[in-house]
Amino acid sequence: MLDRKFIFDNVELVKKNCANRGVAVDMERFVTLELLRKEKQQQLEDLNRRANDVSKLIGKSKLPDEKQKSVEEGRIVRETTAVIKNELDKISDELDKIHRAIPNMAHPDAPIGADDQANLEFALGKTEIPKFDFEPKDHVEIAEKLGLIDFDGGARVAGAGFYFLKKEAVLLEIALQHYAVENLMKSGFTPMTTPDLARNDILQGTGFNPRGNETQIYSIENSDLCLIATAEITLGGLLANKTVDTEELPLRFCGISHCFRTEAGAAGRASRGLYRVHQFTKIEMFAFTLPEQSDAIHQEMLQIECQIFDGLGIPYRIVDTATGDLGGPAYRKYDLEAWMPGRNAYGEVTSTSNCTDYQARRLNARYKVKGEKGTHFLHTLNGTAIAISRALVAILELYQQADGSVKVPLVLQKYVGFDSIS
RNA sequence: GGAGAGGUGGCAGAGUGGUCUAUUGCGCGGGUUUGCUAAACCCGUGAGCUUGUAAGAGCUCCGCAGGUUCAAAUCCUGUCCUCUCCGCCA
Repeated sequence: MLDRKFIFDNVELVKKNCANRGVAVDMERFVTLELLRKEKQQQLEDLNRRANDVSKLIGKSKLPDEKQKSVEEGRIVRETTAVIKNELDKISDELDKIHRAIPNMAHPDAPIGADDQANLEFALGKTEIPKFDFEPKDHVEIAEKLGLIDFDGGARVAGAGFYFLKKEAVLLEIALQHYAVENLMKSGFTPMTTPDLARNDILQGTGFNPRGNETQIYSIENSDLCLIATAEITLGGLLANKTVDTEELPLRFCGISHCFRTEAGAAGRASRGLYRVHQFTKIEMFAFTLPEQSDAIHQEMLQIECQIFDGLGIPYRIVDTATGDLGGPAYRKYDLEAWMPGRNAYGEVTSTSNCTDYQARRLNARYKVKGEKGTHFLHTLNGTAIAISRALVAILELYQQADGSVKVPLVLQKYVGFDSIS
């Protein structure tokens, strides 16, 4: 969430930002409601003050008549309070709905545009796009020939979009995790395996909508738990309703979790095979920082992603995400898109966002400066180190050989113990 | 799954319906004394919101949500979490 006061004081700026991001928000209504809310709150405070005074009066009074009179007044104050409180609740509810729909402000340098067409490619990875002297196959075909993935089995057990990894693919998954975690630890990230489930309010705090028609989240019946879509949710929740001291910052975490996504309405050729699935394993970076640190750490996360994919010998481009394509909490977002010969196109493999204080405000995650009064909201950042399924797509398609075998990227060979799958 | 105990400020821990402000200790900040340090002593120390140029003033917060009452940390209901014991279990 944005600061309510900030919105109120910067209506035109926020309107412009919403327009850039393609989010429709009734700002006039917001202003009206905010004024009403203040008025009601003032009334309520006056009533509370009177109620306190009356209680004290009764507590001290010795004369029965006087006491009786005050009790009567107290009763009237209580009834009036209930009425005002009810009105205030209604106003607050509606205000809150609008408030939550307002996205984060965008970085002034983020490209402005309605959708991903406006995303700005601004750098390439170290690896060149390979030229094949044969017709490259897509990862589904490759995996099938080598017996690496069982899509039919996955569909039978859990439905379309689920799969079994088999044989060398399993070792590759483990190797990718090991490789990513090792890299992140070198950069000062604390590795954590996280719960694969989280409460509704933690989902909401991180900006995910756990229930409802448009949700991408699986929820557990008869409980307030959901399957997480990313470890960003659980790692962000770590500091929900907490205040940390300045000297502990920045906090860098490396989350290892499964990710579950309903991917409603995403079927089609472009999401074939492992590219868009309901469950995958992901190594995620997450950081809590001071406001003045977050831009630098965002760059740091991007660099780590580049290192990881350069290390794997995967060609990619870096994209600065356009305003209209940013998620609600993101202030700025960079994606790495790997070259995938099977699609003959780039496909997203990582994403790193600076969410500034937008998530922290909802989560109520704060920091305190020693010797100063009061607290402030942290900044939060997240970034994919490796999403296993997408990384496997890229590796299988890029490292395929004319004879149908697949070479193992050099950096993974020490973990898997072989250099080729055939 | 069953039984029990608990959740109060950074921490510990009192507080069974009204005594102007949630007692006290530790910790923390400042000061006094003092060759230095320590000890001792004194003063001050939670957060959020509203209002105000400011000094200040006011309201809210005792896990969370309801309820009873003129008045709730305290009584009632629900709920979440933590701990102990028992059972089951990879």
